[in-house]
Amino acid sequence: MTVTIKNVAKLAGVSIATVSRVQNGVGQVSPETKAKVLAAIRQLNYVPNRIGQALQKQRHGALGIVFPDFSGPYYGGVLLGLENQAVTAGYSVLVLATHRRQESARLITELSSRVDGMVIMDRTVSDSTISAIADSGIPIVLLARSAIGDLPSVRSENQIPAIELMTHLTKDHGYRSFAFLGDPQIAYDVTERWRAVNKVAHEQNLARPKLIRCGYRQQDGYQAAQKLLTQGTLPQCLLCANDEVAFGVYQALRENNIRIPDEIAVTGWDDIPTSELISPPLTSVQQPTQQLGDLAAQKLIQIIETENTRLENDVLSSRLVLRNSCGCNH
Amino acid sequence: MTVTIKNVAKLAGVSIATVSRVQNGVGQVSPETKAKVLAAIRQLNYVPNRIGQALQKQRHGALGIVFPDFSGPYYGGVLLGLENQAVTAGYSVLVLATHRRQESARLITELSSRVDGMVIMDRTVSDSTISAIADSGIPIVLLARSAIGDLPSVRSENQIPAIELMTHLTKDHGYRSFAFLGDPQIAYDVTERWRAVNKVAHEQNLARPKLIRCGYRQQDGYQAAQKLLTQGTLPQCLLCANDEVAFGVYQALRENNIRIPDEIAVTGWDDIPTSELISPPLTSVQQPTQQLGDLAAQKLIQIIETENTRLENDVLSSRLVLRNSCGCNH
DNA sequence: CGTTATCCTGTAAACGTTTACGATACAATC
DNA sequence: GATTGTATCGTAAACGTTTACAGGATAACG
Repeated sequence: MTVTIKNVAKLAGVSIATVSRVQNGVGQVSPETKAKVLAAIRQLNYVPNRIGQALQKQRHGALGIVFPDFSGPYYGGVLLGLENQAVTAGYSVLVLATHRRQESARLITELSSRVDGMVIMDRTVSDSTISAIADSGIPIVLLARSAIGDLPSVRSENQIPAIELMTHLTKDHGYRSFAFLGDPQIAYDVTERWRAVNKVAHEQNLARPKLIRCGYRQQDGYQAAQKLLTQGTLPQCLLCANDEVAFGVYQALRENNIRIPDEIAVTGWDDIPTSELISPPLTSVQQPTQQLGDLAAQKLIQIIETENTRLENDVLSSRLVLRNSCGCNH
Repeated sequence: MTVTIKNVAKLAGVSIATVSRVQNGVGQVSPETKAKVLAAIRQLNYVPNRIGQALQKQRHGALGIVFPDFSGPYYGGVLLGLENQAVTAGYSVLVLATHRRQESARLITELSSRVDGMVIMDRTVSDSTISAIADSGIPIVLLARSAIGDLPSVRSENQIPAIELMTHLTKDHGYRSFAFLGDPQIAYDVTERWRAVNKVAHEQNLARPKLIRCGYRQQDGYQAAQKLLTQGTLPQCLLCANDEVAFGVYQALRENNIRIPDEIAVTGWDDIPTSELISPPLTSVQQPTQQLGDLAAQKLIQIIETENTRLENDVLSSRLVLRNSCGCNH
């Protein structure tokens, strides 16, 4: 059914070696045979089988990326950046979302046997699994994840903008009580932010911010806020793990006729496009999502192609964006 | 460096055939040798090379999906559904975004040589390229795309909700002049909606809706609305190709102090989570994005595994969601 | 004409699997 | 003891490619 190099060779009346040479433009081939082979290739619509090539070349020509899941603009941005770089460099992209599946380890290990290198995001799988894969020889770049051994990593800055944000909220607006909506155990970025928030609160002798554990979708934020509303007195400011959670919080507060920022302040993280538009505009922190994917791909490809395993950890800067939801006049 | 079946065989003191048998649990193998082999596998941390398997089995164990790009929750939902089904069925997922690249045809053809089947969305590549790939024998499912030959397809309903929407806007609210923001030449879904809109307008003896060509991101909607604002009298209602475009329109109208829906009505499409939350809440049409991915994957896998090329075209239903932005009291 | 260099092309091995087939050993049956 | 059957395991081919190597033809040179 499918046409192989043999079919082409037979049709052109040459050996498969010659077909391969023509196809790849290597070695010596006379103009006449070259023409014959090209004609045969065209006639049969031959495309080389990537598996055969991969087996021979010991290269898959593919990169893998492991997401915790795909929801939201953050992951979309990362994927976009990564895919773009990969395709430009001639690689295909395999995606895997772990979704907290039990079998994540198996799936990731399996994925590792069909790519030349992989980017692993966040808390998708245990450190030991990653180490095992790295030991087996395939390059790994960690993305928005805590360090493992000396594996290279890419992440965005969390601590500095989190401190900036908290300082702004306490110093400029005078808020003294906080709640944090998110799950520091799931995402590394959130862990860092949660730590920074606590640090500032402690330094300023505030009560420990209340942690409301929730997922990262709008719906999760909605539920978390509702839960918070049943728990008696509200804090002065709600720090949300990302903008979508903040949107859910908006929803719950609106339903309860609680005004932002007059009665309570809300902040997000990621600065997705809608945050500027929503009412009131959401104070957030801009992350270079696409650049994260870009950089991870570049780094990975560099390691694959130059075998340069120099351990570099890149941190991209994030920018605090103040808007009306924290009490500012923007 | 990487450990192959040979290494395992040597360590266990058996032939590679036996290792394969143990690994796959087929054929007869005595308990003792089985134990030896398993010990060796564990000790060396052996995972079978997918390429070797693929070459032998003549199956890649992978599905490809071609997007026009990744922006927005729509594509995220589709990918999520597709990936989930694929992984559950034991397939990996390769993604490719064409981004209107010149070389799309080459990239897609190349992709086709490393998957067992592929899902092709929208206007990502020419019909002839797709036909050529289909002719070469690999199964294809079209997603949200116009029909090609008798290739199976999956899409969501556009015409019915578009007519419903237009009927509502004209009959219930009495709007007589419209503009449509989007690009019917890019997305098939949008083509269908644009046609339906025109049909209703014509039936009701309205002026032909004005087409403002723009992309599908918030920013595109913003620019399109600004352009519209410089063109003299505004229509009574703006029909946006998706919710993100509508968000951009909101932004532009707000900057010009034009109130929605009092001075102008706005509608979107997709009903993304934020649309309920934004002010005013956006009238939109709910599409089952995840289900689209689900179904496409299921269909593709079925074709691959049963060679059943029965030509079915599935149309998932969409639901009109009326909110305040069109003038309703919701 | 003999030697050598150059150009072209074919042969065969290798990549890592799976699996049909055959070989061996041993038990069971007559 | 000869025959047959069964359980186990190894040999080798096959999948589609690339490429080192060798071989043959032709041209160049003495």
